[in-house]
Parts: sequence; structure tokens; C-alpha cells
Amino acid sequence: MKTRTGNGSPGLSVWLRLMKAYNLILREARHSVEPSLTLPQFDVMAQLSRRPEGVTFVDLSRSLLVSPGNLTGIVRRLEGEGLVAREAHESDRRAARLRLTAAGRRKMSALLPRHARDIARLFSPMPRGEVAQLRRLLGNLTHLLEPAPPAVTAVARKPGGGTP
Amino acid sequence: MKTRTGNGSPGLSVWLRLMKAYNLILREARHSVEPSLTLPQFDVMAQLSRRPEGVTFVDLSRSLLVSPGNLTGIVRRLEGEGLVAREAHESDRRAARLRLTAAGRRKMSALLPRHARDIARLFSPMPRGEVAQLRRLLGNLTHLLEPAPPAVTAVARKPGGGTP
DNA sequence: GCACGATGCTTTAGATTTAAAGCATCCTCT
DNA sequence: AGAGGATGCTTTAAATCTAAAGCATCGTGC
Repeated sequence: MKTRTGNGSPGLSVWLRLMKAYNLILREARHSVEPSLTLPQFDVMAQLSRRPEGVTFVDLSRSLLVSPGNLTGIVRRLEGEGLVAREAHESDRRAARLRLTAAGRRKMSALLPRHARDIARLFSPMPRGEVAQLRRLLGNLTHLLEPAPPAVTAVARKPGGGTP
Repeated sequence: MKTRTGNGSPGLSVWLRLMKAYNLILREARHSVEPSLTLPQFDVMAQLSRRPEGVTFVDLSRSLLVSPGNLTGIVRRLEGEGLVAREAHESDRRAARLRLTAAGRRKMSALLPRHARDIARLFSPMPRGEVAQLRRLLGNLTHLLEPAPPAVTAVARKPGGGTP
């Protein structure tokens, strides 16, 4: 008998705890941006405020890990609120270039610091060293989980690769 | 400007990585139980298989961290599939007592090992020591995030002054 | 008894979510 | 050029998900 304290494998146990921590923080994060925005809307706008040059749906889909079809609805509502605008992509007529409007930037100027403060407060009772360790280990984990990058050497570029 | 390499506070950075890891694992977990069940349905049934004595909606709501109204629909579909049944609670006519049916237990006997294996595989490239550390740190974090238990001492809290 | 707040579950409205199908456009190869 | 496959976005169907309102029941205090 190795470990008989009610946990199957260490990995599964990590997943269960990760789920719990995620959901607990998620609640706080939601309340931190409501009722001004929903959390998914905030996530989209936070990405846009990091990239003033504009972002396509596919970029957003990859960085936020949500399906493209999902973004259609979220962005549509943000456009309706006048917080996000889409321009034509200069070299690809299929693609859109999403940006924050002035009103969107204004709103994020107010929300981003508040959100950062609220999240930071959740971790404040945890010792600094542990937070740093957790950060490092989660970095390792995501690195292992993410699909290996396409190995862009000088030889082969991806055929049909629009945005490598 | 003190903007380091894209990091505000350590806590916020942990949250961002936690989100990423969660979503990456979530995808695998979903594919691990589909198309037999959806992941929320699996989560409900996994709870039920741990507690053969039966569970109420409120119990489920608290252990899975989802809203009670949400469970209504999930359980209704599982009942429709014949995987879950509800009995009358013996001492509280409002409450329900949810249990797996024989078919539900059969299904979980097949799904649980597969799911555990699939999740464990995700962590297999990570050194054992790191997995153990991550498990410990996430445990600490969850403890800090969870609301303190009601502190059932000799004094009964709630003499009617809840939120009038 | 019995009023009255608390609790357990359901319903409702609106937003998110995915997978899959569909359309327009792009890119490469012949 | 033109065919054929890949990409970018939207639409659709079905399931989650939350917050809030609603209903029935419980439990306590008067």
C-alpha cells in the first residue's frame, strides 16, 4: 500500500484542488467586475487593452482559450455597448481587427486597477514565498500542457499559415 | 515605470496562470468523459458515487461550487437518462435525496478509471516532487480562500440578526 | 397555535460555452 | 489562371451557468 488516504493519483488530486481554487477565485473575480461587465467581457477587453494595435478573433480565441464562435456573441455585445469597435483588416478581408473605443479604454482604466487589487487581496494571506513557488510551478505546468510550438526554423513555414 | 515583464502583482500572475492551466486541463477532462456524459454531469455523478447514502441539492451545490438553480437542469437530464434517481428525504419534505441508479453506478465504474488515467497522464511529464509541491500549495490556497467554517462553539450565532 | 424569517428547490431571463456546419476569402500548387 | 484545401468568422443546437424571484416547508419565538 502506498498512499491510501483517499486520493487516487497525485495528478488527479492536483486537478481537484486546482478546480476548487479556480472556482473560488472565479467568484471573486466576477464580483470584482460586475455589474459593469461580465467576466468574459472583461477578459476580452483586458486583452484588447494590452494590444492597442488590434487583435483578430483568432488571436483572442487562442489567448483566452475559448472557441471562436463564442467570441462572436461576446464581442457583439461589447460593440453594442460602444466599448469595442471592429475595423477591416488591411490585408485579409475575412479577418477583423478589434480595438477598444475611447469609452472602452476609459472603462478599463477604472476596472483594471480595481480588479488587480481585488485579486491581489485574495493572495495576501499567503506567504510571499509560497505565492512565488505556486507561480513558478503553475508556469511549469502550463508549459508542459501547451502544445509544442511549431518549431519555426528557417526551413519550413507552415503551409497556408496566415499568422504564424 | 516599474512595469516588469508583464506582471503586476504576484497574486494576479498566479491567477492568470491558474486560469490557463485550468482551461487546458478542462479541455482534456471534457474529452475524457464525452460523449458519454458532459463534464458537469460527470462531476455530479462522481460526487454521488462517493456518497452512496445520498446527497441533497444543497450538498451538491456546496461541494461543486455551482448554483442550486444550475443543478436542477443537470440532474433533470441525468434522471431522464436513468442514471440518477431522487427519493424523498425522510425528515425534510423540501429536500431531495439523490442517488446513482444501478445503471449510473455501472456507467461510473467504466468512466472513473478512464478519467483518472487521462488526468494522471497530463501530469506525468512533471517531476513527482513538483506535483507534490503543487498539490500542497493548492491545498494551502484553497484553505485560505474558503470561508471560515461557522465556528460552532457554545454560542449559537444568528439570534435573528442575519440581514434584516 | 401561529407569525415569520430561514432553508431547499424550481423557474426565469440573459449570458456563456462548445461542437459542428456554413460561407467568404486566402494560399499554394499545378 | 484555376482547383483544392486551409483559415477567419458566423450561425445553430443544446447544455451550462448565475442572479433573482417564487413557492413550499421547516424551525423558532411569542
